[in-house]
Amino acid sequence: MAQDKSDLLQGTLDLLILKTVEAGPMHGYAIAQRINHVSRALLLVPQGSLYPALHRLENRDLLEAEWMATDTGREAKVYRLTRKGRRALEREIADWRRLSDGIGFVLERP
Amino acid sequence: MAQDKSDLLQGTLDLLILKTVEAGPMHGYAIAQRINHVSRALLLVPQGSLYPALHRLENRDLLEAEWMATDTGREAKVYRLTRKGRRALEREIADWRRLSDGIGFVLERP
DNA sequence: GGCCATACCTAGCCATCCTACCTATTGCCT
DNA sequence: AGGCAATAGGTAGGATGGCTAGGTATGGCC
Repeated sequence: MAQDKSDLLQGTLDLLILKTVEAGPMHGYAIAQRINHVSRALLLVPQGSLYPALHRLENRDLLEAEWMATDTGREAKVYRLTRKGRRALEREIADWRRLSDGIGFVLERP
Repeated sequence: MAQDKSDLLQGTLDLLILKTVEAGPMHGYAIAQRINHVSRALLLVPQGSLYPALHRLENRDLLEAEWMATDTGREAKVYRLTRKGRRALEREIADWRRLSDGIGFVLERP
């Protein structure tokens, strides 16, 4: 069945996460909330996409994680960008611009 | 292995094809060429992505195909948008704008 | 003849995403 | 005290979709 697609993001999740973590170390749940908020609710990251993506990024050494106590007194896994992650973010941004511009040109056509 | 990603597009192929065929009935090979050209070579559609995508769109009744002789005297399978396809195109465009705007907001953040 | 561009196709791999679950804690409301 | 929502983390399994790499065939040009 063709699925809803009303929510989501395809292939751009890494970009969104890396860009969001760039703003400062943050735990997973907060990353998803921030993406939703900053995108003015246009983007919604389901948890079933979020956590696997974080693990992938960590495995690729683009993020590193540390368990920390948040200000609410709770434990959370806080992610921060590695140097490699920062480079990857730049690449992802460039790729996105290229894709986005390319599609823009196609859609501009009357 | 993390793959190259330098070429391509994800989930947006249907949109690109539908939009391109909207300009007028066209055969598969020409669709790929036109996408490449109109996008100013930012986008490249490999044949191994193109033809399966066309078949999917045809199966979903978003495109209909007919074998025809081209001006070069060769047989080619010419695709045209169905009414359903036109509606799907509008939806895809709206989805793209939403995604694109959402990511735009995230990337704007300093 | 040989080669390139055109034109179509498929198998099989791989990555990613999502739905649907599960666990646990904190704080609020009744 | 009980219940519930929000917070915070996670996994399994299926589905989709793109790509590489292969294949077929024709027309035009050198």
